[in-house]
Amino acid sequence: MTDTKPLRADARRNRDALIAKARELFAEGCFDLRFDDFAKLAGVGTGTLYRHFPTREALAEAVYREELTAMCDRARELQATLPADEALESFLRGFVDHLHSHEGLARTLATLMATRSSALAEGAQALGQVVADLLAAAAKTGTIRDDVGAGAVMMTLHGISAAYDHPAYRTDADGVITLVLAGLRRHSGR
Amino acid sequence: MTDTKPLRADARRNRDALIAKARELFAEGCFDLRFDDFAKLAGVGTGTLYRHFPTREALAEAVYREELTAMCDRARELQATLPADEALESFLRGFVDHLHSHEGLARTLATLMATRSSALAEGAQALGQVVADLLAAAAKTGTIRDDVGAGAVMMTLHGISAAYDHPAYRTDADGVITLVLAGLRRHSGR
DNA sequence: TTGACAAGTGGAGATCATCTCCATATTTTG
DNA sequence: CAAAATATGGAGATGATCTCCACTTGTCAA
Repeated sequence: MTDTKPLRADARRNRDALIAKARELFAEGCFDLRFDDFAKLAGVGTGTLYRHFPTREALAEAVYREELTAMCDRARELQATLPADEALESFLRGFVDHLHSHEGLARTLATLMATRSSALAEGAQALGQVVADLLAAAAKTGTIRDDVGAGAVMMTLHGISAAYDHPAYRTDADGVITLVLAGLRRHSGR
Repeated sequence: MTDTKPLRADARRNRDALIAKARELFAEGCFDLRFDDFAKLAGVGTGTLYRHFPTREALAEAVYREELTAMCDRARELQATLPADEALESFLRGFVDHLHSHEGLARTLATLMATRSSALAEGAQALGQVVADLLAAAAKTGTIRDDVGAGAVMMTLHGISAAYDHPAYRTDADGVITLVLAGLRRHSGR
């Protein structure tokens, strides 16, 4: 999928410096920095920045690729060790919890999910895949309904990500998960 | 709430021309037009455009104010004529249906809901109020749970609005509503 | 090692959308 | 009808984004 082109040594060094500086800045809340200044801060030229990361989102994705990967790994781990429905709940609750303490990730996810050019959203796609898997597994055991797709759940997660700066963020986000989980559950009647 | 300042005759004329042209352009899918060019198209100077609508969102809100009001009115009407839970379902289904055929409105809502400066989001706030009322009414009759606030539901609606251009939009959006409604419903067990 | 080719760099400056400013024009009011 | 209040338009300041290319650095075969 991701074709690994052998990057020249200095190129890799610059790329890493860029990502490191971005991570640092994001961590301290600087998201809207001028793109050019940002290059200067990382100690590279503007051209270099643009060559490595054509857009702000591309950079953000690179910064959070790891975290996203970690989340996906966690999902697979949960899926391997817990009953399907518990894995699902655990993952979704954890998702909110993680976003709550990582604004940068929330911002990034919101942007990636909204991005029309699907190419960039590789990270978001991975997340979608993981959710789809969790749902499919739970549906197979019959604990949740199978007439609502993963896309719907992703849509709610998008809503959650996009709301990172609302005052009642945590409460509402937890509420969304509660609704989704309850809505997915199969009930005796009907 | 909205203090009505008596606008000078020519001022009102220009303002209306601006809104009319914007509505027209939005209807044919031109959303990302240059703001300045847009003024020219409407036959007014740049300054005039900026005086009336300081931002793109302000203009969008003005254009869709009516539609948003209509939606809120419909909600109140439903609430007056249907059992609380049916009113809620009917409203939410209608919401998706309406967004589906009005991309501009969807875009606008997504932006308004995301807008940090709450001032602008007057239209979105009205929508929030209406949803809160519908929920409260249904909760009072005991047909839906009361431990999840309107904020959570709004968050899912935000997700729906933001996804206006996804390929499986309609299916997924409907799925979200299904989940939310099912999740809200009170069940015998538990 | 070295030469030659490929790969990457930096940053000045072109480009472009946004927004301000104010001399001028229009409307209202007394 | 004159003065005061209100609004106009669009040239140009501003400031961010992105391109371009002469130059540097790295790689690799001999």
